[in-house]
Amino acid sequence: MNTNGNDATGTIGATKTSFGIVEHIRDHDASGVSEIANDLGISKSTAHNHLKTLAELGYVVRQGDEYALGLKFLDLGDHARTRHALYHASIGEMDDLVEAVGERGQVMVEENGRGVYIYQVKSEQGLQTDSHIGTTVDLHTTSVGKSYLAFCDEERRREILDGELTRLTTKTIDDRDALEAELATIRERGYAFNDEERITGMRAVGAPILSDDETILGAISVSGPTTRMKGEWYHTEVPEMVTQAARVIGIRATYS
Amino acid sequence: MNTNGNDATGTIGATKTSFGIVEHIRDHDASGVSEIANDLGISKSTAHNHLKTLAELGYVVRQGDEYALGLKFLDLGDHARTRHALYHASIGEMDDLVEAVGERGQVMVEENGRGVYIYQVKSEQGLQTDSHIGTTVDLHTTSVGKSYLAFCDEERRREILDGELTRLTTKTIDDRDALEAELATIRERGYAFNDEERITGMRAVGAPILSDDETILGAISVSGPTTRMKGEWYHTEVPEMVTQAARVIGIRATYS
DNA sequence: GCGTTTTGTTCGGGCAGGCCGAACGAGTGT
DNA sequence: ACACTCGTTCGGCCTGCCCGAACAAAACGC
Repeated sequence: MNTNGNDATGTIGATKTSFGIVEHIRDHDASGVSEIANDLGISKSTAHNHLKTLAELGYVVRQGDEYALGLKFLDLGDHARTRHALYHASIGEMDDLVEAVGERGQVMVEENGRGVYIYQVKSEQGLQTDSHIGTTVDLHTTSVGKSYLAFCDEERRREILDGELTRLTTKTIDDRDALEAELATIRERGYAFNDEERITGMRAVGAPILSDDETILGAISVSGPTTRMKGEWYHTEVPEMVTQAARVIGIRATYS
Repeated sequence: MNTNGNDATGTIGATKTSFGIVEHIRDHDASGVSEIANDLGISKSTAHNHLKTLAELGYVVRQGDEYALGLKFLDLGDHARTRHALYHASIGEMDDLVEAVGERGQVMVEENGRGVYIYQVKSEQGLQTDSHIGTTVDLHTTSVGKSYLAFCDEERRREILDGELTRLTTKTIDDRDALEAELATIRERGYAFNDEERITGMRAVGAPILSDDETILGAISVSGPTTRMKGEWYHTEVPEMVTQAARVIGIRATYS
């Protein structure tokens, strides 16, 4: 009766429920035993045992009658992104870029067919964040993602894009052929625009990060509201700054 | 039938090994199946099943014949620290403090009796060394930790300090009474020094972050080499800047 | 080139241990 | 004081975790 998710053979059910609990806590900031048991469809005692184990390991912490995520995940997350050469290479350069442009900047890598932001620099005009560090996005809906798709292996691109292209706004490119055409122009000129394709009212300029003219490491972008991202500045000056920064970061990433 | 004397009853073994594997990968940057099985004392097939599960969940990623940490941990880690009001409150203010002082700054909270850095600002003189985000330290060996101990509940302090005081350098305060005396002076003047008590050649100035004169949220500090951290500037000017910043952060943390 | 020794992977069987349901105890609110 | 819900504990069934052995395949040594 209890088919724990997929019937993938040779897979550990207890681990799945443990991480299910962790994700439940993440999505609710803090959760209690009964709430978790109800939402995940497990018994209270099972939820209790998992939480006890996770607390003992230090991955969740009790506060009163609720459990919250422990900071051991912060350590794991830091190691996960430290692994990417792109992270170290982009730190200083991105700050300079954001200061020059005056809009928010972010660094993305691909994982499991989705884009993940591993670094973000907020600009002076403190627009509140909808995309934190670690957020995953559909590649075809962002300037970083399109930059990545335009410059990665053809077979890899096919793997990623074989599913449906989800549509987030009226301007999202959800047609496969139109996307390929867009990627071709991006590949030609070396950078990508995003004109309200993910969030209405937001534009962005992105560029890929290439290590030694072959392998792609990720992509960077700067993004801001349409009220400020416009005109000649948006169409030529910003792309110039972004591609220049991307070049520098690519060089720094190769030698380290 | 539980003749096992440990109070580890009602605890999930599979979860423990899964996280053991994750931590092994963290400590080795990337690991293979056999290596993990050997080091953790489990069979190859078990390690394989755990890795398969973790990969399916997206918490580890394959690269060739090895596994590395997935960026889903980055998301979890970000949520773990976003939970702390101190994180948001200190972001802008710490950058200003670091720029004014010219040395590296960090923000710490306590978890499970140890200090965890949740934010860090590097200074212009850039050598980044040993303490990343998420690093845990012994409270009695740092200026942030001593600031925390000086201003937290007495019973909490007793819980934390009941064990041995590990000695990291020749100047580490490893005597309980001496530490209590030090904490008293810190409590009186409102800030703490660290004179090579954790790392030889490094000094620091720390101050607690109090929300509404009662509860302590954590602590902040600036740290640098003894060659630069010295004289009247180190003993009076820096503490003034640090405590001032701590006050501002404490106020910002209460109203948010 | 052929052994040899790795690697990762798959396959059954056995028994520990994860999961559940029910009962307990501690709060909280009415 | 009652009723409700919380977290926790306790037995027991039986699943599914763990292991060891066997298999595929790539990386050595000579």
